[in-house]
Amino acid sequence: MKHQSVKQLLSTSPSNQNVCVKGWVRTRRGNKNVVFIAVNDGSTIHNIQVVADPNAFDENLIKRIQTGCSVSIQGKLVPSQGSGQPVEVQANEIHIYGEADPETYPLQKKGHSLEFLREIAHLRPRTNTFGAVFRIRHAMAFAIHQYFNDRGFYYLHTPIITGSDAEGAGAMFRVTTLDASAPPKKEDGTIDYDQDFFGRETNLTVSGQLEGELGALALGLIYTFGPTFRAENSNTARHLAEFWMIEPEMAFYELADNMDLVEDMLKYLVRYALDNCKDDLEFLNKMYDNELLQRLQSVVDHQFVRLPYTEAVEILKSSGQKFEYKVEWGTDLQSEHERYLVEKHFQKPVILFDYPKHIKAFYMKQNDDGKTVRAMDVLFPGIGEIVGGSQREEDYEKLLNRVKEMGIHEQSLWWYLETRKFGTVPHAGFGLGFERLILFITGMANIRDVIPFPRTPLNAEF
RNA sequence: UCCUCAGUAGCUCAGCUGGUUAGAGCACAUGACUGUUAAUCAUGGGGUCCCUGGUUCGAGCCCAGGCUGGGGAGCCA
Repeated sequence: MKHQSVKQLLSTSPSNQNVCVKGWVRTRRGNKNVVFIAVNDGSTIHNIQVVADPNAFDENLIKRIQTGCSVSIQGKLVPSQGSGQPVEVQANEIHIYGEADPETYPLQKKGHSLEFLREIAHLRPRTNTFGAVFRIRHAMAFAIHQYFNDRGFYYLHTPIITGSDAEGAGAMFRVTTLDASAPPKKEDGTIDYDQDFFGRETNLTVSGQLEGELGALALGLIYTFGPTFRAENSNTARHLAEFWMIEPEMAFYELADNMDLVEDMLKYLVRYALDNCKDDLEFLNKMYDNELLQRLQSVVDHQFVRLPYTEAVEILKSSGQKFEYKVEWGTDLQSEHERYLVEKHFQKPVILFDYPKHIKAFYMKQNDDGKTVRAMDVLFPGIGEIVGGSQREEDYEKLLNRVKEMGIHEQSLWWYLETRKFGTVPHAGFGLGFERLILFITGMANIRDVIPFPRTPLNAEF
């Protein structure tokens, strides 16, 4: 008999029809006359309740049905006599695929700390919390593609392995097939990458942006959505060595268009979660963060603040707030400053723009004041920077000067620079950290709890 | 990488001023219970007190070094 998902069964009207459910047992309880088995298959946060008459089954079989074991159960779908669920399955046949010895199975029917669950990343998807988070993660990935597709953007696959070391977005992981213990050397003693797989030094990408720009300058509107790697020794609840990033890039967009797009997109995604992930969000709201739903709704309901960096500095200086780090025009804002603006002063998302040029990347469009560039960062409550973006410098001479000023090897960027030589146009784009988005949507506090298998310094076990 | 806190039963934690045989709740096992909702009640088993070294008559507790984890900071998305 073909089985149905728990999600399907829970929304089916019961009429004693025969059904089959397959999944993992969450709890078993009962007495001599009746046994209740809560089964979950990951299709929804809710379990389906299976009711069995212990006298109709082998006593040993009932005993073996324990938390974590996998089962296939056939029975009748009936209205539930209890109050906790609309329907239940009256079991006729119970088959156990695999037992889970309660003495050694780490997930028991009790609360476990998120720290403990990180140590058993192979099993934590079976918990309510991680089931909810990963279902939401899926929904957000899907919604991102939907959002862009509906608006005429093309999904561009930019390379994971890159030969460009000039992106300036952080330390990189080397990709090589050379023998690490005895690499070939040149006469001067340095490693001879001519003999490596690509005949040059290569790394895992820290951003698809530069290639994304090449796509936008042909297809008009593109986005990337792929893995990104940073070899920084970052040990925080907001950083991963391997994470996923969404990077739209738009020809003929200026900074204001960029800000319009990012605000519209983030609101679309939050609304999508509220509309499509209700059960999972309600669970997270109840168990982890009582203000989650309210905070999500508030992002949808309010306009983001748009504030030039220079005005932000003035607000911070005249705030009367004591900061550990002094606020000074020309320095990058510290976490405490960003948090003050977002969580205290405005109490809603803030887009900061027009940053001092010397604290930003070489490719950002220079303003006429000679001091600032058309950069923007989107700051979210509790997360900090969730998006970083800018209008790009489309003037060949200005871009080249900036490359030289910042000591970047211009030869390795010849292809990027050529786009400004041939048919250059104003364009803009941004990078959205996917896991930071999921942090915000789920209310989770640690980025390691919103990606199935987190990669952080000293952690690549699973 | 820096600052800071922590590491005791499968999990979450308590353990007083350094003193005999290290405790609790949950989980687990056994039993009871006619419909439960992380069922309830009773009974029971369960310990490399993170590791190494030191101080002391005596260390879970004090000291040094290390390992691991949390929180904060930096780098950023």
